[in-house]
Amino acid sequence: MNTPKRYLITAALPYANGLKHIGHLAGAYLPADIYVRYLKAQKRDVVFVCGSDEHGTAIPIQATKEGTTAQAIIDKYHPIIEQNFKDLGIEFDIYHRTSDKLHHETASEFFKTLEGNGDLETKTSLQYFDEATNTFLADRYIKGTCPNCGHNEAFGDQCEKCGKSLSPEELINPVSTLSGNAPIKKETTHWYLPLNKHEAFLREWILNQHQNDWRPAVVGQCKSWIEGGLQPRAVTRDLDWGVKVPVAGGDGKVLYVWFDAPIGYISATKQWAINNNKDWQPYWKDADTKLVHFIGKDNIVFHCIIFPVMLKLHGNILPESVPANEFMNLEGDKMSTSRGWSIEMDDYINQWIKKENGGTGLADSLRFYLTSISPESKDSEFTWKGFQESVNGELVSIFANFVNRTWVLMHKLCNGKVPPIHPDLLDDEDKALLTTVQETKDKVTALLEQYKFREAQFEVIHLARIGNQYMQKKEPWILAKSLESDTTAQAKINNCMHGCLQLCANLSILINPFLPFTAKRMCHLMKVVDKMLDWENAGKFNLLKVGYTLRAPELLFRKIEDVEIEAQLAKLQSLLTTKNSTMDTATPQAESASEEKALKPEIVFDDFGKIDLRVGTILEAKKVEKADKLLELYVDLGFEKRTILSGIAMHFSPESLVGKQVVVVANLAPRKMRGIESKGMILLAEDAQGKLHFVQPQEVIASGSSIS
RNA sequence: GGCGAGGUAGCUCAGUUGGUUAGAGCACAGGAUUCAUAACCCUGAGGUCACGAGUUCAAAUCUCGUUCUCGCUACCA
Repeated sequence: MNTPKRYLITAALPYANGLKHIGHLAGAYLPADIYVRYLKAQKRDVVFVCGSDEHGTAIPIQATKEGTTAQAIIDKYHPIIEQNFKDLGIEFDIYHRTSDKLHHETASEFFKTLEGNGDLETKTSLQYFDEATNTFLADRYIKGTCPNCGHNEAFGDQCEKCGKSLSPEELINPVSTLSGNAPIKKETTHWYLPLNKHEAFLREWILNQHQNDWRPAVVGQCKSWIEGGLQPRAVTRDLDWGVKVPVAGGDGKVLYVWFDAPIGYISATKQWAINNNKDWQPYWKDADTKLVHFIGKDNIVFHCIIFPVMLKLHGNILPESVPANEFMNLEGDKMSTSRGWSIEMDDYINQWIKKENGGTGLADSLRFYLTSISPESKDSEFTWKGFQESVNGELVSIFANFVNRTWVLMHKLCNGKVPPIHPDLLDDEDKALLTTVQETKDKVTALLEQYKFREAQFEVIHLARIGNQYMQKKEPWILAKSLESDTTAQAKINNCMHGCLQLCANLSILINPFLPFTAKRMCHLMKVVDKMLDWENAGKFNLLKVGYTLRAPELLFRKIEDVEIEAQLAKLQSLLTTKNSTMDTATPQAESASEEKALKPEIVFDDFGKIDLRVGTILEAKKVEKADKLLELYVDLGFEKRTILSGIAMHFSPESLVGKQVVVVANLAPRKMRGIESKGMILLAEDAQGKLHFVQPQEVIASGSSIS
């Protein structure tokens, strides 16, 4: 394989509206960091960029809610997230931010270039507009009832409760969050990126050129988009938080956050170049640069479809690979910040690394476990028990124990110095050790080049296991008992310990990308400079000079105690049991949920009088074909029988509904769904668990009875 | 419903273009050992490769169907 001249590695920009959890860490930042550390050990020319994504509508909304400003929010989270990464050994060359002036200039230039080349289209459409505040309403500024789960505080782009992506038009009873009024529709003009014009390019580039070297899930996801028919995507919004649209007609508009965020990789590179007196341009323009995006699977479409189209139009290079990870679950359930079901990096740092018995070893312990369960090919699951077993059973017992027993024996049997080799007494096992190290190096190298970090780390641990086996066979502690009777005993001990020590030196090099703090501590034990960690040194057995005095043994890691694991589990458990009472106040999003329960605007009696509510009896019920959520009900209203569709198939089986009495909005305008006309609507109440209950009379009464 | 990714030992996962007896780690059982953080080392037990057909001399691997999980998408008055 040709070695690229330089590398540009990106990790998804974290959204600066809150803390990030270990799922994010395992998904993008940790693998990226491992890859970069490996490349740097190979002395490759590499820049690792990341930064805060600080635009989008969620941030100003959150600001309004918390009674502060958008600027204050990003200024709060940007440094915390940056520090969290540092504490976990994620070492970016630059951690930039999209609110920076340099980014605004870069994104503006990018947009202007595309616009100037005629690569963007404009389209005028009707959008929600708040007359009271005289502003167009971005998705996040509109709330209403979620059509999916019935949650009545869903946003225009997404329902926080069920996680469903929405468009504002889908919301039931939309309300402006600025004024509380119902918005009107008004014409506005926006710029669009016509993805449909680039289908041939995408098809060729992804489905032909990369169908084998990209992960199946990534290619599959792209294929799904391409086959599904690409649509033009709006790249601007009516909002005043973000990068201003820099062309005529752009007043009051900003670049849509997904358009401006990936450009953040470019502006971050520029800032890095300024800081280091380098030229940024080759990194984004020269064909001999290898660009790699590390992301989670939720970001595939942006990094494989949209951003590449933007890059191509703008004359930049395309990513060589996008090794997207799947998701990491936690103790049997999806991680979710809003539900509190997650382990935030900040929490882990405070509860483990920064405790008295903590330290950077625990940063590496987390890195180790997360890599060992890295969701590279399918969703994986973080469990505290697994964390404990993995750390205690492999990291401590195999790896650290080998280093420790080597050090202890070396001090006991070799005066704390690197012993000399006695070539005449070297046997096959001694020689095989060197070969094994070289083979392991080759394996690890190949695996890292293929982004198979889980397996690569396993190989390094396996090498330590081989060290244990080697020592067990040689039994230097037994030889030590026969020093007087066997004149070759000391020489044999020396050979064994020399091999073990050189193996430790090799282990420190190979483990360095994964566990950088540990590698540094091993250098300290060996009294060597960090330069020894250069990848080219792996496979050599002369890294520690004969006669060199090494430091006294120190434990690299501590074990994870049962009580600590129980405490963490108890914390999650308490979340489960108190969820219903605390959920509404646990997080800012949830706070908005309680707010959402606020009453709708007052109506007069006449408004109510327009609604004709009737008691109905369900005569038949069946699933609507080709729809997951729809049930087709045949309801007796006394004066007539009619078909009503209801999106409750996930909650009730059709058989269980026959004979049930329900309350029907009888004079609702008919609506066609899935080809079937629905005449009315059935009322349901939702409890705190999200379970649906029919509203019905206490006793069975005549169908058609009116309700008032 | 459409599309995508998965289903291999109790658990976490490998299995490249179809080729002896389907592998590894953890956990479990037995043994050995004491230099080491009750760590290490050896041995063992364990799987109808989701299910059913088909192609083939030969299928975990290719084809078709069924089923379950996850994601995207449609459906939600």
